[in-house]
Amino acid sequence: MRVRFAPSPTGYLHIGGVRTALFNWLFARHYGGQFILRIEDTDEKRFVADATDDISASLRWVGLDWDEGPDVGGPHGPYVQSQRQALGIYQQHSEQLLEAGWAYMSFTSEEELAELRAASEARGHKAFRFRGPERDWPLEQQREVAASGKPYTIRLKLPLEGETRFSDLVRGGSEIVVQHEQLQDIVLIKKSGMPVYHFAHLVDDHLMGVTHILRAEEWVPSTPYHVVLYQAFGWQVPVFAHLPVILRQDGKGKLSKRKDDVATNRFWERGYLPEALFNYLALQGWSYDDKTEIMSRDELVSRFSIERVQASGARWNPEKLRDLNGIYIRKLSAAALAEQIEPFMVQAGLLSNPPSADEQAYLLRLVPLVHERLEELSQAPELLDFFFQAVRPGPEGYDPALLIPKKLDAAQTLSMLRAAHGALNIVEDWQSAKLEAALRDLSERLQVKVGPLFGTVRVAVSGRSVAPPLFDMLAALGREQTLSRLSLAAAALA
RNA sequence: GCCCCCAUAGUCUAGUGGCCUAGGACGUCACCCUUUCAAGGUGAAGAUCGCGGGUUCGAAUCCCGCUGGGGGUACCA
Repeated sequence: MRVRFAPSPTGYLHIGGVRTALFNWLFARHYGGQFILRIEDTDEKRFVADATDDISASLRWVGLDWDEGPDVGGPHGPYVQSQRQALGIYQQHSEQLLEAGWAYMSFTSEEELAELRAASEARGHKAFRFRGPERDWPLEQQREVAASGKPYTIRLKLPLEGETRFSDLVRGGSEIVVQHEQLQDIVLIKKSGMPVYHFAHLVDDHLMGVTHILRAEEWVPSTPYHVVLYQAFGWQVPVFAHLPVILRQDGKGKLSKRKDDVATNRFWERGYLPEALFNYLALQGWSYDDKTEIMSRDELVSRFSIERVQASGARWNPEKLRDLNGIYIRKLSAAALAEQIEPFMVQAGLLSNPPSADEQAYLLRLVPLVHERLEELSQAPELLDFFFQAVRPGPEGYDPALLIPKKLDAAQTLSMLRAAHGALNIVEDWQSAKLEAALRDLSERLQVKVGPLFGTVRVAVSGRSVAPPLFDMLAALGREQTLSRLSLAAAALA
């Protein structure tokens, strides 16, 4: 079994493209087939030079590899269509169709076509199905006009009558039937000589021995053309499986580059783990059973089956992705998480670039404090910044009013802070359990509940009311910083 | 407009004629744990299985129609 992912380098790789690639990859790995990457750069107008690199890098980041492709080579290369075009592959095959009477040279220009289309619409016919007059000319006549220098395209000579049918693995094998009167003579070769998708992908799929075509649902309407073309060549029609589109969050249309944050290369900087994205994407349009959701790459490979792919579209659900990402973050070891977080800390200016060994050690020490509070790696700096920056009450810092617990006043808070300073100051062994004992003891002596006391200390030390567990925090912060921050807080209330 | 596809809670889904008083997850809410926030645990609300007809002893599951949603309609992919 051989499958492929064939993106066109018109920009960064869309997350929906990754899902398509992922299903192809899972299919190939599950059945022990080959997964091919092929670059379809036949659109000269939309070509983006570094898009191919982005596609490769994005796929690799998510954890996909390919058996044959532009950078790894293979027996059916080259794997870039512009290079195949230079070899004359498409020209040779279109010639074959021309000779066999399955295609013809069309001399109708784009301008004329636009006029015809407009006129058709003006007459109330919204469906414009073009069939060039040359479809009935002898091939020699077509060649003569072409020889005169008139630009032309090569179009499929679609049978006027009849219908074309094909089945789809995702849609339970029931046949999709399309009447030929609904179809038109599509362009196969542009006037530039470059093939169009419908032609190029098909020739390549055949030449590369692709057996199964897993692609997005938006290709269903053009599949009849492809089937006709396979028949015209006398080639075996591959098995089709059209994957459901990923819909926008509001359900209005498919994910779009313009309206949604779908650049694969941005998920890293947004704090997502590739394993989480991989797992999430596998669940967009596919499921294993009624319970299992968290699955490793290996588990996904062994469990994947095309029969369980959903036919209906799946909405993009960022909250679910976040949840999954949190689960995968919690699976990381402290050291691994520290390593993942480091770039974000550097980026935020909390660590030097590159970080010193001391900084790295300190970060590793802090990681357990935020480990299970992280849903995105990018949240780390905001959760940890006060360990690296001065914390003070006032205009440049936190609001001193935060220090005062409910039902208490400034004077009471002040004495609490002073007492806390005193109690902590005499702790000899600066570690979490000892610090906790000291403050619990203080709460009893002061006849103050633990909540307000700890809360005030938390604000004094972190500048916020929501923070990691207090005593681990104090222990990591150190005696000097803790005591000075308590003094600063007390001064603000004095 | 025309063609094609799809249709279970707000979302992702399980379910392929009786195990369904429709299961799981995200999200929401409550409680427990608890120094805050998380995590974890327990529980709740939330679906007349889009609607209407059939077929059948029996339908979320099969058939038809309708409605709704999505996709396509380029010398783009």
